[in-house]
Amino acid sequence: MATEARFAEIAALAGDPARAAMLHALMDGRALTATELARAARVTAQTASSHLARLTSAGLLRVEKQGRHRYHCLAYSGVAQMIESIMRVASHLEIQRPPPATGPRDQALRAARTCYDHLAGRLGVALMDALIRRECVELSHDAGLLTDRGVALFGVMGLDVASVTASRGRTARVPRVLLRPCLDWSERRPHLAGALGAALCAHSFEQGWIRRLEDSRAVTVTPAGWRAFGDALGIRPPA
Amino acid sequence: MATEARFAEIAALAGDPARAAMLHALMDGRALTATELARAARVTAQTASSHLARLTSAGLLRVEKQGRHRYHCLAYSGVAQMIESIMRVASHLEIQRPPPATGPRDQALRAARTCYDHLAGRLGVALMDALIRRECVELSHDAGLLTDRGVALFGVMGLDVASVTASRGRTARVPRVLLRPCLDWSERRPHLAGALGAALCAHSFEQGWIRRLEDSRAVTVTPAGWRAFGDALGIRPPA
DNA sequence: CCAATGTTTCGGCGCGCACCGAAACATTGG
DNA sequence: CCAATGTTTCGGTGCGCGCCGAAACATTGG
Repeated sequence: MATEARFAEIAALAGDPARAAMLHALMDGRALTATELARAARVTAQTASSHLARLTSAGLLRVEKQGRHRYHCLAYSGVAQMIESIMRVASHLEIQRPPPATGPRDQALRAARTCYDHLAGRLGVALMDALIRRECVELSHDAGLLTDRGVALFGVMGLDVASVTASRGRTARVPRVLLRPCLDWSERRPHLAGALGAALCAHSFEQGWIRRLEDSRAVTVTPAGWRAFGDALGIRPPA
Repeated sequence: MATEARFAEIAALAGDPARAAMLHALMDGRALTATELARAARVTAQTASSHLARLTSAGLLRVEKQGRHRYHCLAYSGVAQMIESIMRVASHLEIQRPPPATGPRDQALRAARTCYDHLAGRLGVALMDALIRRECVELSHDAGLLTDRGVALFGVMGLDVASVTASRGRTARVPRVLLRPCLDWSERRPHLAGALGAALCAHSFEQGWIRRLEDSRAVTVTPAGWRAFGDALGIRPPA
């Protein structure tokens, strides 16, 4: 059975510490250069190059050459979902509490970050909690739906759910299946993923509600962002 | 960051061909003995024992000793979902058509099989197709919901959706989020997974609609099964 | 055209581990 | 208690591959 061999090949690729660090670094959905990825994985450029070549030829990464740089990113969302699912198993029942909080960099990541194309960390979980409390979304263990109240609320926030739906060629009707829960590795609770999660994240960047920190998946919420999240969902900045 | 090391550890465990074969064999949700798994992985019992010890201590497998046998199974559904997601990447865009069809064993697997706790293969995909065509379920790329028509139809089939819901502590209200799509590796199209998928699979076994083949994840549909699937969903046996 | 920078190729070292044979250990049935 | 069967432990071999230094190749700016 050839699929089994391919399975082992893919998993083995993700199973090397250096490559795992690279994949992890690419989980924010951005494209990074070989040198940046080498630094993330703490290996030399040569070693990184070899790893990247293997990851690319296996179809896990996509590369775009631009001048003397080569930008690498995850080939498609399925790869990100695979990484998520492995991460979920990896962080399952680690008996460490409270999390060690290793420096300001890690603190920022735990507060708010991107997870491929959507928001995670305390911010992401808070958004999900607020959406559920207000009956805007309904959640099960591995799926979720958006209620008509949710459609209205996102409209107030300036996010047209119909346009998210439209790209998937469907007529407007509620409730809609546009989301899925994604277990947050730092909070151990679900945050908002799927088409709606991606749309909310993109919209938040566009509106200037959140901004990326340098060289990190971490994001900060701007004053305008706290206003928006506060008005719509009652989310306040931490004391 | 300790989670990254754990990530690599988990992925590396899945990345060995022998261990991958074992995990694959356990994807039908049953518990298998060390010897059976050794045979599935085509290694000696000693080698298998070592692999199983590592998989177990890493928390991927759970073992139950019963006499001189030791039954191994996936530790929890998260592991199965991880395996699924890797399999999905592994079988993504393989340019082989039509699939080689290596022997009757493989044929049976492609026709109908269990995928951890739900149904897959041509049967699984046909069920999903029929449910969508009859507007019993609504599907997006990574989530799905059950409509009120769906609740009624499952009722006709003798499956009380409320009881599936009840175990998750929710009041009856439709539509419900009880399902998720799971991309079938042999058909490359989604079949029914999630709580509802598991319930339908279990119900089908109980009613004698399907039966497991010896030593395989493959299942066959009984005459009573074809009647039930035909009456409720218009699914006919292949010519 | 040349120096600077980013990236890949080549060659060689060394560790880790998958594998098996042999033997010990565990459990059951007679 | 003994033989049969299932499983694990131990010891040793060999291959794969992750790693880096050095050098080649590619691209840009001056």
